[in-house]
Amino acid sequence: MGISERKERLKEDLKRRILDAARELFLEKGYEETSIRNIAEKIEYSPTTIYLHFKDKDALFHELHVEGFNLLRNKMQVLLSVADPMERLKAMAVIYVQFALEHRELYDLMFIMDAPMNAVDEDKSKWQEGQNTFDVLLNTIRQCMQQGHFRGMDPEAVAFVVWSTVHGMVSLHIRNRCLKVISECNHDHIMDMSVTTFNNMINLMATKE
Amino acid sequence: MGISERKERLKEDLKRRILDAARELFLEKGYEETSIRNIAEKIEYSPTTIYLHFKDKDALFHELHVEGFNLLRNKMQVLLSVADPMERLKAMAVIYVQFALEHRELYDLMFIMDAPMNAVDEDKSKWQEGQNTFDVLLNTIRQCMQQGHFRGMDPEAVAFVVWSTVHGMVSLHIRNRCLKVISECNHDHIMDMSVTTFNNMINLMATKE
DNA sequence: TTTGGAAACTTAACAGTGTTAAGTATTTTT
DNA sequence: AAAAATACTTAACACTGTTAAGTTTCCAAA
Repeated sequence: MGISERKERLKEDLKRRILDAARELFLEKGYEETSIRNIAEKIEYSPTTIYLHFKDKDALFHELHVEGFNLLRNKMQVLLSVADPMERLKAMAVIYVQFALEHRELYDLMFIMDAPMNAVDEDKSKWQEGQNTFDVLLNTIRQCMQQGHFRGMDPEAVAFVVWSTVHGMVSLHIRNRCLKVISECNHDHIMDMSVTTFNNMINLMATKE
Repeated sequence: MGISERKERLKEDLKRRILDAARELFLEKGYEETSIRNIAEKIEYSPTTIYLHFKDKDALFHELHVEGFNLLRNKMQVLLSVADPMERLKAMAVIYVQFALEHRELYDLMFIMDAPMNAVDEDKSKWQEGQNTFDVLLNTIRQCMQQGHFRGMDPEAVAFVVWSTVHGMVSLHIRNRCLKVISECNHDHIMDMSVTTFNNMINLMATKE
């Protein structure tokens, strides 16, 4: 019976259109300023229709946040060609920061905002995306350690500290905490310089002794 | 005429009571869940009275965020006794993370949330607090460099990277991004371990060569 | 002491929010 | 053709931040 399949397809279709509208509004106006009514208006349905496809606003934006992780994963793909784990680690930092600056709002949704995590709290398995992203980093760190780097340290802790450093840089930037703090006014330049500095620091730690 | 002074005092008094009520509600319910009407009810005034003392909700919370910076500055005071800049730097990291974990909501307000920065955007001089806090770190880094550490690096960039690292750790924690990511479930333990790891890394970079 | 005016405070409303219970079409199945 | 299930909407609830307009309180000059 292809008829119920067609119905299923139509349903999925509408869900997609809701997500498309939500993404578009979100990227240009932000989370708080994107209301269920706005989204509904854009797709020319009543607001309540949205609740037939998503539990609530947070669940809807959780879906967009998953999209973000897929995008990040794709960007990271190029790193497969970097054989040396230490070089790969440094390249990861560069790509991570690039991603955050190119997709500020998306990054915010993925790593800063509360909203999408409310949907996760109820079912912790829903943060597989974050888990996977972290594991890629963790594996690289482990390979670095096999080559003698970060001697005597806990790999998970090292991975967490490294992640924290790049996350810290971009989130301070995204959430406007480096206004006058740094003398250079060109914020992108700060990022460049800091990523470079971060990589220099990694190099200093790399000495196998 | 002491009469207008008394009036002034009463005015200041009410402002304090508004802030006290706001702080209390904020610390137990968070920013979004603390409404102007809630605060007004607590001090037994009409909601509009609050607008006679604060431009808007963001301006009110900006004041609390300044309080947070004063608290942090006090906590940092004990560092004056640490003469060696490298040791001071490591102690700063510990105190910073301690502060963030002890005052999650306040830290959120100071370094993560958008709200209080809206009040700053209009008058950038209003982020003196952030500026000052950063300068303390920057000075310490400069002293480290005078002793031969972080050779060849830009002091502002180093300070920013160091700040980013500790901020990154606590903000990932506060905003619930290390759910299953790290195998240990005791989150405070993660922090401990990571601060230690961070300090080990600093030590590795310290080698004057 | 009365009057005028400023200051302090409140009422009522605007325009919006997320969300849900109940109702109406529409389509499918019996 | 009647019954049941699906898709969708209306109307409402209980909130939100904020403001214009109105009221009360208080102090100073006539």
